[in-house]
Amino acid sequence: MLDIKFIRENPDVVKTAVKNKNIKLDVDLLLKIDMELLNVKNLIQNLSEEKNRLSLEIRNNNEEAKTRALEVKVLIKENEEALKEKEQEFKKMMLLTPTIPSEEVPIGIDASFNVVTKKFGEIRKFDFKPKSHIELLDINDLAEFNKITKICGSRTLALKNNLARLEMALWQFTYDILFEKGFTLFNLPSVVFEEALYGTGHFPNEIENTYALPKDKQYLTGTAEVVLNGIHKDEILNEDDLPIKYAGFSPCFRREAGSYGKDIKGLIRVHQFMKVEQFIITKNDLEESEKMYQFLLNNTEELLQKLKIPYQIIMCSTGDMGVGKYKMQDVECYLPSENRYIETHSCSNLHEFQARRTNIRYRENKTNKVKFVHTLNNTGLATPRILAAIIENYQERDGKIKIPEALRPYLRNLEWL
RNA sequence: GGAGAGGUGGCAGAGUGGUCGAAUGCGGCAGACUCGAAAUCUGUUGUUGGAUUUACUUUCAACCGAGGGUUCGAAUCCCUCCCUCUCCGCCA
Repeated sequence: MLDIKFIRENPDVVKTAVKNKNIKLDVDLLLKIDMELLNVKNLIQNLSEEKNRLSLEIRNNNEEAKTRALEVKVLIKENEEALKEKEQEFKKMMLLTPTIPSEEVPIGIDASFNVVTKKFGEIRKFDFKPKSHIELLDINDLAEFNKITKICGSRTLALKNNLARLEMALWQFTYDILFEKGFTLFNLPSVVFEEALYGTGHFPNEIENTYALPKDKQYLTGTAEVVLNGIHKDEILNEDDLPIKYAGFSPCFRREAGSYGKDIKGLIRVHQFMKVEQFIITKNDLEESEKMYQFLLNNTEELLQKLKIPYQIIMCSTGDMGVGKYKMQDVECYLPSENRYIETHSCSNLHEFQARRTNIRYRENKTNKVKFVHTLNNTGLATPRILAAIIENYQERDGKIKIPEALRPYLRNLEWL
């Protein structure tokens, strides 16, 4: 969501962003409605002024004023009805207004325009044909698929035995690192009101991908970002308290609508998973928020480097990065069995987008003015997806799986899964 | 699930139909005193939108959980929803 004033003054910039991000939004129509809205608002304000004046006179038993007041009342009501209609239309369109992407972002309508910006870690040369993580899970009795699917539906699974322990170890490992980096840790709920999802920008676009609890008018979140972003809703923060660094651990739910046939088996794409999300609230300052962005990205790299998993970083193109994003980079881990990289992390700077929707502001010390904060987020770690990369990269010829050294302290120095 | 109480400015807390955007206290900010600090004293202290202006300058409107209603006029009365608290019941 953008500032309407910015849209009025820079319609062409907005139109370009709309086009590059492949968004269905008629900017000219939005501006037309904006004008109409202003007119109605002015009219109502004038009537309200009159109403207030008349009320004072009525206290002095002015009968004429009372007659006029009744007329004004009707006029206000009529105009308010017109206002409400236009406002709804306006809000709907405003929710679709995109953040203007950074100049670093490649322009293109889909993922095919993404660019690899970094590769790290040596890809292991196997002297045997690496097995898929699905095979390895089976050999080592580390997961249950079919029996669980019968009970819970497609794209569900259970981690078993030492893999279940490894998952827990990963959480400890991730939390330790983020805590040392100054993050406030939250173990969070995943049930929210729709308001929170509009706040992050997941709604309206992601409604189809979100589990609903209609009886309670609530939804299951697909990321802890939703709750973390909502924590400071409607607040005016002190500049001195920024940046705020939150790490949230929560179950995540995604319907994966429209992804039929994609990564059906295994640990890659499931309906319910666990994730630690990094979330930062910072000043409305390009330099500062870029600094925080690099911080978030570095944290992820550090984690993966400690786990010794080869990865690459992708700069997402305009069409692949979502309405609200200024800049987004995915971190992808190497999967030996398929000789490809799979997305395990996604780092985003949303500028004011979420702050506007959620009304999170701060008072700037220098000017004493109230400004919208910038919000940023990046995956800390998500399972089971990352487990696929760990298992495959750490496999041996006989199908045994080594445990990354960084995790062993959390597993009583266990060496093999 | 049943019964009751309540949601007001950064916080605490008054206000139950008419200059109430809201008393008071705390906190914050500025100043005085001080070598400096504390204490004390003085002043100041919400957001959003419109118009106006050299200037947050002046002015108007809106906002007291959210949305509706009654009234010339609502923080105050009525309805719905959300949230919080207390007691009872149930329960991981």
